[in-house]
Amino acid sequence: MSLKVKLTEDDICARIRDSVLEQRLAPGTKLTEESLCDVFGVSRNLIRRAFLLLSKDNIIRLEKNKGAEVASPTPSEAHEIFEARTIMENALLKQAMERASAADIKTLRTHLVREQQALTDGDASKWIRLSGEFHIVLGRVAQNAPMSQFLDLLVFRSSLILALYGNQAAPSSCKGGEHERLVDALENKDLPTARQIMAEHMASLETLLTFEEKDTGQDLHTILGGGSAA
Amino acid sequence: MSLKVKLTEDDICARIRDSVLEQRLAPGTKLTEESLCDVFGVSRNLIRRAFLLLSKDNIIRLEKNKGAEVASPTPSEAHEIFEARTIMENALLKQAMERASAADIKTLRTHLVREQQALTDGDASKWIRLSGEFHIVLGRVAQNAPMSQFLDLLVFRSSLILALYGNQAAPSSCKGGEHERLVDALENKDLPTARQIMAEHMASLETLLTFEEKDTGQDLHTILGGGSAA
DNA sequence: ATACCTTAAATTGTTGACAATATATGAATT
DNA sequence: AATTCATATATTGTCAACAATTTAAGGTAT
Repeated sequence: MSLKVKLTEDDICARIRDSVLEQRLAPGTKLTEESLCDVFGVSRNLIRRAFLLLSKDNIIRLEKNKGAEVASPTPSEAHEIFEARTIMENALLKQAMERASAADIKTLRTHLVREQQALTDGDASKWIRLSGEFHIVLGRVAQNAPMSQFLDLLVFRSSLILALYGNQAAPSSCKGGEHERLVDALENKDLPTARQIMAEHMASLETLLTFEEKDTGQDLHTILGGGSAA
Repeated sequence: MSLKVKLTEDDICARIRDSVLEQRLAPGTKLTEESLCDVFGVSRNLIRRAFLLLSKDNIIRLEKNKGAEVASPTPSEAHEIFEARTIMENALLKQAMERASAADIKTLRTHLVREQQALTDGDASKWIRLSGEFHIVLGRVAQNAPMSQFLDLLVFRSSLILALYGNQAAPSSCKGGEHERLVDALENKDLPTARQIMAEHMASLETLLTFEEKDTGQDLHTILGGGSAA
């Protein structure tokens, strides 16, 4: 398997973003061009272009002549991101409620099942990713591409924040079926309740931050390799 | 004058964005790499990187093997952008009101003066640019970088929409001192009034759209040259 | 004149070599 | 041992040539 499809900048960005979302790529990790060329089997040119795109989204930090590293949002940035996210999630929630079709609800329910499955399977990183993706999927329901894409960005950056400052207890915040109750409220067109749940959800996330750094050191192959190649 | 400063991707992006904001670069304009190399005196490499960044913001459209052209938002995209902008402007307005310092108000007042000056000078493109920049400056007051940067994007894309679908009457919409009344309301911490003005402002912008295309054809040197080089 | 095919030109995509900068290594000195 | 300096290595930045693709041009047949 693993046809020789030519990867694009966006493919590479997506892979790196996914690793961030799964919290397998820790903030601060140095990303050298050559190592990523090796991982993805592409030329430096492509990697450099992917870096440019990722740095624009503040997912990595590029410094001239110094190279790239996974971004480490400061506490101040973290605050801004959560503030923005709270506002965007609320705005999108309203639109989503007005526009959600039966198919949308079904998509969300399916996602919930996958989340639950990952949880019972004990697949931590998969659950973390699905947990973030839930908000991305929910955002799509609002049918406003600029806004939902902006939310995507905030969700990715939130993973970095959680990775940096989140307690071990953090995962439990979403476990309480908040996503499920959110979909219920959406289906019932109960905006006040939905807002309430979302507000608690966001607040609980932010209060879990401790703002003490921690670091890890891992191999890029195992972190990023996830796709088709062995 | 005109030291041989080395331009970066961001410099080039900024120049192109400014031309878009001034509506001197019309939607649909083909941008060949070589012509821009000529205009900015840089290598293709840099231009290609700048294109990548601009395409990510939907300011230009990149098609594989076909090159770049200034984006032409569809009516549907236009609607989404104005919807997003209305939401963002409102959200940022609230934050701005909570956080505006005396210095912020002064900055805004100074901007208003410059707008008025451009108007009396009959400098149309300058006024158009300042008119858009007002919203960018206002966004900054809210002190949330992700959100204000997102608003910037929407303002740039709005210029493209106005250039594509706006009537000649469009400029008159902002002339009625709406920006000034907005700053007044901001200073008085009168959120309802501010919201009201902003809502009218946004609505008037959108209703001016006719959704019939029009095009122009100009020389890239005169459009983009504006900076230090002759 | 229009449509169609073939060939030439222009434009974009990709690669590899080289230059510039930063980081690491190690010896000499205090 | 710690510091400083010089050297060597590694990493990033830049450029120019080449390949691939698209667009334009020219000619032929209908």
